[in-house]
Amino acid sequence: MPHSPPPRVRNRLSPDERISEIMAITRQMLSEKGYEKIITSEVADRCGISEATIYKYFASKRDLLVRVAEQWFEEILAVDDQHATTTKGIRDRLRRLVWESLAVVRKEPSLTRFVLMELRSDPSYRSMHIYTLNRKFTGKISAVLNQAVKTGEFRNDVPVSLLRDMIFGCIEHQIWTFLRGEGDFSVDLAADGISNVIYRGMATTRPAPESQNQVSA
Amino acid sequence: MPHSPPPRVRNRLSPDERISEIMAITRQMLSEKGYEKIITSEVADRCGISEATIYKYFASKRDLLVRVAEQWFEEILAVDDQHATTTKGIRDRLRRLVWESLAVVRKEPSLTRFVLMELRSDPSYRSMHIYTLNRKFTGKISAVLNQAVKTGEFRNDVPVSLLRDMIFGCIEHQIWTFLRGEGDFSVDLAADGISNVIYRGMATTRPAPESQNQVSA
Amino acid sequence: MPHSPPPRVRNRLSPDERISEIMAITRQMLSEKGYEKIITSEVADRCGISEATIYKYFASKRDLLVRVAEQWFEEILAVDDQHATTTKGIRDRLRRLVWESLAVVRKEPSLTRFVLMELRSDPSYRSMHIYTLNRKFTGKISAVLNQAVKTGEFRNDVPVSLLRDMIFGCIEHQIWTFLRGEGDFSVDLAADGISNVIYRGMATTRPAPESQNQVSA
Amino acid sequence: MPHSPPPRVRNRLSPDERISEIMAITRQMLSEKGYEKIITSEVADRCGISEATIYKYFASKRDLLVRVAEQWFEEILAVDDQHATTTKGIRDRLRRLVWESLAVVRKEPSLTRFVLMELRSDPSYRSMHIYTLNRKFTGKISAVLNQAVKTGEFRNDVPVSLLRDMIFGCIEHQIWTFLRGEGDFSVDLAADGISNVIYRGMATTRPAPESQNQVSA
DNA sequence: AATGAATGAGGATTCATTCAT
DNA sequence: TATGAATGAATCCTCATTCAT
Repeated sequence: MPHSPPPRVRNRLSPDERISEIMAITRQMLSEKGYEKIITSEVADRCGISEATIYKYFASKRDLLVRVAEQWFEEILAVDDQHATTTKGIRDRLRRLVWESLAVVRKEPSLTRFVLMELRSDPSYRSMHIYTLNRKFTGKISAVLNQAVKTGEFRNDVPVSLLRDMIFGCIEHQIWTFLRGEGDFSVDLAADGISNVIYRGMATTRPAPESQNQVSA
Repeated sequence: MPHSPPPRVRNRLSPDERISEIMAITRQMLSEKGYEKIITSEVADRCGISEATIYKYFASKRDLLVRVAEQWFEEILAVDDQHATTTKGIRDRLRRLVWESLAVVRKEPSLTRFVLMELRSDPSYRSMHIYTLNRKFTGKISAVLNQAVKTGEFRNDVPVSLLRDMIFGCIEHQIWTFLRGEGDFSVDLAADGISNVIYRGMATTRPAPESQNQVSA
Repeated sequence: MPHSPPPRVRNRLSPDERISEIMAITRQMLSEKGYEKIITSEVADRCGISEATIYKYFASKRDLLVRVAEQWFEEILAVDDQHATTTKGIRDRLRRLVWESLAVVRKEPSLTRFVLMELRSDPSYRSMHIYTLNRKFTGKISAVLNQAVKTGEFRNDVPVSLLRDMIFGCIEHQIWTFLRGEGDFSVDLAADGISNVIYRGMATTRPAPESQNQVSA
Repeated sequence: MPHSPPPRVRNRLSPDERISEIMAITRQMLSEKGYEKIITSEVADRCGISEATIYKYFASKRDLLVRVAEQWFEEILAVDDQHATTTKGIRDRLRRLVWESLAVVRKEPSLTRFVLMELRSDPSYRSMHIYTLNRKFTGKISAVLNQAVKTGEFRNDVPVSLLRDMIFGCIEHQIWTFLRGEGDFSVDLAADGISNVIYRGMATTRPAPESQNQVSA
């Protein structure tokens, strides 16, 4: 509707640069709203390009979103692998993984949403690349939990899938409460709380008294 | 040539019946898709009426959805109150409440979604009737948890809000996994698992060995 | 949308009473808004009857409006005729007619509008009963003006149709300004002003100094 | 079977041209019907474009109409200003202004209607650009009349607002009569008639006998 | 490589009108 | 006689997508 659109700048990027830019903007917008509320014209506007250019590089809006999600997951996994082997002990590894999940999901809650709600219900989801990526991501937590059960450090009276859902479900709820502006939340405190409850609730032996990770009052 | 439109039988119902029918259909559709994906013309089609009829009884699509959500909450609370006083002991009350939440949310997961995601972000949410209903619902769990902390039966090193999110977040995740057809889930097992983990993870004293509520293997 | 419509009262009127009531309500609504903004359901509501009943007595919304307009004109003419012969002298008769037009149009400005804007542009307008009525109404002013010209009391350098439009156009403008709440207006003052300007502007001889009908300052 | 839709020629125009075209068509339609009767789809059809294209350039139907009205007023004022200073004397300036109003309003009577009836009743009217434009327009006549009263050339026994309404009301009536095809009208004759009646009806001194501006018989 | 104009296919909402009871 | 339920036909507006340049 504006009479004179702002003059185009930064024209003529290489395809790779252009694709990166579009995905970056889209990712940011996904942090702000859900899939349905993302509008291609706004993506184009924010990139300073025309809508048509988006369709030069992406087959559809959905395709764009899927690729954004994949990229995101790949980043997560990359970061995650750096610390994978440095942390020892079930409890610490649990806390570390929860912490990382919280941190990463906090940065991109709508992306989580998109993957969890939109993509997973897609009939062809299981054959999508992102399916593998997502399994890898949540699989890490499951792996730790499974190992704990196998070594006897955890009881076996609660399914691992339930524990995993307590963790990720809690993370999401925290995120959304936070997003609605109904109070801040600390990644540290939440990671401590979740891992403590899970660990203490599942451990077979009394752990040594914990000195750190206490809520002050 | 398009098939001649299905001969609409002038289907006269009393307002109450019609309203009930519309709400029932909408409720069912809400189980299948989110708010954005619900289309008034489809609601009308499924009811075998015209769109205009919907607007005879509901001011807007949003109004319809809100009323569906309210009705749902009222049902929950009604059921819930029946057992409110019969159960004693923190652990049992926790399990009972989790069980009821699971049962009820399982029946209408998208409704939960709608309330949690769409309505809660509405600026006027806090002045809506459903706000009160929702608080009453989640408040029950919070009340039990708070009491446990106050009496010293629970530690105080984890915020109650985090515990509540673990419970409801887990419930939601279970639901969605179930909805996507990735496996059934037992309300009983999940209720046991959640309440056990929370209770054991938070209890200050070692409870007596529990004989019931075990997962066999 | 109301769940329980206010219980119907005053049922079972005779056709004539019912028709009168519907027309009265419609007339009142025409005073408030224009033709397009009149909604049959609101007419029915205000009458405390159902929309269907309206269609028992009137073929269409337009038919209803036309009959309201006719009724209105007939009333005007009836009142008007009472004074027709009692007033003597061009100037006084002019003032009297302008005064009456103002008074009557002020009471029903939207009706004027409806007749002037909606009906007159109807292709079949000239064959409608209201056409005759309307001509009779405006014709009175024209008659006085024509007579004044014929007797030489008025110049003949300005078409009577123009004078008539100055009068009725002014009346309408006054009405609308008033309706928009941009200030009250006095039927007396306006009638004096209009008739004075017209008379003085058209009279061939200097009239005797006027003692009455002066604006104080 | 319905005729296959006219093969829409992909008709590319520059934004300015397209906007001009849409406004021109709309303006013409406004000459034929009122605001309520203007239908976006018809505007689109007449332009040979789709409705969506209209909304590319105008935020809403109302926005379109307002901009048409503004454009129109600006044209009026531009023309008007050319002669503003050249004419001397109350009587001649009055005639000139009335003449211009007639000429301009005659070209776009429905636009006048739209501004007078629709926009003026808008709560935010006073803050709209067109409000200023409109005031400028009608203000010119008021200014001349006020000055005449102040200098004593006019009596002060009739409110200027009433005179202004006689002028504009008469203009509108003439226009509408003309539009309804009930006879042509001459801008010259009408301007002479109106200004003569007003002037002679209000002047304090007998003006010198006028030789020009007479209706021949 | 990039785009700007243009659009098809809906989507929510409104309202005069009908008809079985 | 009266009506309550129901609706068809618009009406404004939105947005992902296309294609000639």
